[in-house]
This record gives sequence, structure tokens and C-alpha cells, in this order.
Amino acid sequence: MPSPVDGRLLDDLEARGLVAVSTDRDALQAHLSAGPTTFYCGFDPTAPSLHHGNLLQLVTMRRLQQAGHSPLALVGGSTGLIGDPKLTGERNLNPADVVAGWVERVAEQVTRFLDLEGPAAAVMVNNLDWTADVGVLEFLRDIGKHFPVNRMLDRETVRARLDSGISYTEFSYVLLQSMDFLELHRRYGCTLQIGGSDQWGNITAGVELVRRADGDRVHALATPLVTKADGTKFGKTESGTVWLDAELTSPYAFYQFWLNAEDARVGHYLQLFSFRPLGEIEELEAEGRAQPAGRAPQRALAHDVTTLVHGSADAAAAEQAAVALFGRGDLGSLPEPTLRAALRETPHVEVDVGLTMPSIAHLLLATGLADSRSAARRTITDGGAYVNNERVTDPEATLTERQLLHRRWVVLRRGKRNVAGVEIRR
RNA sequence: GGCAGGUUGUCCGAGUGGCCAAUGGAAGCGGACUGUAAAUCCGUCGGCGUAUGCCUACGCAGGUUCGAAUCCUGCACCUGCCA
Repeated sequence: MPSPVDGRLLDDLEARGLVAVSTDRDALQAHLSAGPTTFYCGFDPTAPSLHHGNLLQLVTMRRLQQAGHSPLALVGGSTGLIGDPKLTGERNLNPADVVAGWVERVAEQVTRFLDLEGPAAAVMVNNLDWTADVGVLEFLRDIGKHFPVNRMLDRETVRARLDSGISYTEFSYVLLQSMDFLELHRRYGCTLQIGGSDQWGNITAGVELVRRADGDRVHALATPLVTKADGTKFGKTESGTVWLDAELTSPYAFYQFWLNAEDARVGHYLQLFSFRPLGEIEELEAEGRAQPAGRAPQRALAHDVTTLVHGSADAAAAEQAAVALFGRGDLGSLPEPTLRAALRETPHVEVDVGLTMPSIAHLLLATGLADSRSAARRTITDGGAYVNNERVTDPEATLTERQLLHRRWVVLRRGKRNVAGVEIRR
């Protein structure tokens, strides 16, 4: 019987630039080719939703699963209570009930990326299940004994914190994460952990714990930090984090985020985040170079990732909204249903008006295009405010009857690409 | 434990009694050029605002003064030197 796994998996991951670092490459290759394995990736509930930074891990899990390996998706019900030490300083502990709520939301989110049935069915696990009832003495004797403090002090995050201060709580975090790997190894035969390269220290600590405690060799693989062309971190927008939850970042905003990928990096992002074959990505890149204004690779990227995260219906709506609102055409010539559908994708507000129409500054604030009244006026003074693609220059200006599209709609824009809808009601 | 220095807006960093909502840099935002890209250049950058007006802000809490980011007292945290 032929092996059910795809032996080219690791080559593909490497060709896509998904492997920043791994344990012994040959051993890993041999292990992944030998047959189906069980691997895990952990997500700590530090917020009600995962964000685009976790996406790379999610798609990588999916690639491994498609190649025949079984995912264990771990949500850190216990590690989320402790907090991974970060370079800049001590975290605030989140209340236990809040973390518990986030665990559920994050778990639900993760399952959408994985296949829960079939020969390589994914299994959801929560590390609170094996840490909640562990006694201190047991923990110190069974786990702690394997961690030399002198080695722990060498870890980058810890060293960086020795001056500014680090609590014993955060210092201990690595023990919990390592214990996860050991526990999953024992319970499910898990032999591989994947994660972001910023987790590499925690990941290898787990590999070592499994070796010390059980004498077994397990493997690890880390994805790279995704950057922009200038080397800075990829993924912040003016409105902050790009969340995977539609309530926190609308599918439209999500689509826009990817659509705005830099020319210099879009091919790379396609390799990382899209499931298109590499050959097809090269063709898209060529098309992008030949006709940059068409931005074919950006469209493909935005389409693929939005479809993956929000589904094809939301992706299509975001796409159509982008076409309608950013098209060259006169907004007034858009049929009302098209306009309404497009504006529904953007941040939008309904405004009740009586005899007097609201000021443009007020609308900028109401739609969230401006953070304060001063900022709204500043935007107008700066020449960055547009009503239906017409620039507004008077900070005192109010909406006029003639500006209403189909007698009720207004397309408000700040700068080149921040659009919001206003529906006038009376 | 002793001595010395530090804690300023999103970040870095000037400012030592009124001219300070606070120099400068970065980030952000807007404009120009393009293509909803990058780079570059220009502008802007606490809030409320008709306002030469008010509110909030220079680690925290008090105090001196007509007036304090600037002086005094106490507290917290950080850094360096000495024990």
C-alpha cells in the first residue's frame, strides 16, 4: 500500500519560504515521508479573536493536513492565564473567566481552517485539561527538574527582561508550553510542533523536554516573521490589528488590507498565504510586473485569503464593493442596489435628519473616518475629505440635498482609500 | 544599605519659574507624483471649539508661588558608582 502522505511537503514549504528554522532537516524529512504523523500548533487566547499574525500558522497547519498529517489544534486555556514573556515588559494578567471565553472563540475560529473529519482529522485540545489539576510539587518534580535555570536565563526574551524585570510567572511560561508537547506526545503520539519563529525558544524547549523525560526524538518547525519591503513588521493598518473575526475587522476591511500589499512583496505573500501552485504565482507576478496598475497579484491574494477566512460570499461582496467604490465611474451612475451593497461592506451609519443637514465634519466623525471633531476638521482643511469623490474644502460645510445619491446615500472618503457610507433617513 | 542620576505627548528625546499643548526625530494622518503600490517632496500631528477661550497632559500624592514640566516634601519604579 502506497504511503498516504505527500513526501514533497517539506520541499514545498521551503520553496514557499514557510520554514524559518527547523530541527534536523534530514530527520524531519524522513519522519514526514515515512507516514502520517500527528503534529500540533498552539494558540494562546490573548484576545477574543486571532489576528492575521496567526494566519500563517493556520495555513501551514492546513498544508500539513492536506499532505496527510493529523493536526492537534491547541488552545492555551492555561498558558493564556500566564502569558508568554514579551521583550517589552510584563503583561497584565487577564481574568480567568475572560480567558475562558476567549478560549471558546479562538477554538471555534481555528476549526474553520482545518478538516475535522477524514483520515487526518484535526483534534482540538486545551492545555488547561492537563494543567488545571497538576499539583505544585508534582509539577516541580516532574517538569521543573528538567529545566536548568542557567539555560533558561540564556533565552533571549528572558535576558532582555533581566534589567527591566520579569515575574516568576512569566519566567515559568516555557515550562508550561514544553509540558504541552510532552503531554500531546504521550496522549496522541504527537511528534512535531510548529509555530512562529518568535516561539522557537519555547518550541525547542518542548523538544528537549520530550527527549529528557521520555527519551523520544520529536521535531519542530517554525515559520518566519512576515515583513514588509522595508523590513518592518507586516500587518498593522491605521486602524490597528487585522483580526480574523468579522466583527472586529470587516471582510471588506480585511480584503482591503491584502489588496494593498506592496508590489515588492505581494508574490512572497502569495507563496506564504495562498494555496495556489508556485507556477501560477509566478505567472501572476509576471502579470503584475507587466501591468502594475492592474494589480493582478494583489487581487488574487486578497481574493484567496478573504475566501479562506470569511468564505466566498463575503469575499465576493468585498470584491464587488471595491470595484464599485474605487472604479473610475461616477458614483451617481451606480444602480442603487449596487451602491447599497457596496456601502454595506464599508463602515456605515444611518443618520436621521430633520430640517438641517449634518455637517461633513460630523459625518466623518460618525462614520469613524475621523477620531475626533478636530481630526475631522483637520482632514477637511488638509484637503483629504471627499463626498461622492468630490473634495470638500470648507470645514463648516454641510451636506446638501443634491449630494444625496438616490436621495439617501452618501459615499464619504478620507484620503485615497478610506471609504464609509452614510444613509440619510428622515 | 550609602551616594549620584533619571521617570516628558504613540515611541525616542529637548526643555530647569511666566514667551510651554511643550524644540527636534520617528511613527501616524493628509496632499502632490502614480496604480487604492514603493520611494521622494510638502503639510499636519491632545480634546472641545465662532473664540486673543476652556479642559486635559510632563511617574504618583501633597506643598511653595500671582504663576510650575521646571522649586520643595513624601512615595513608587529605573540606571550607575560604592558597600
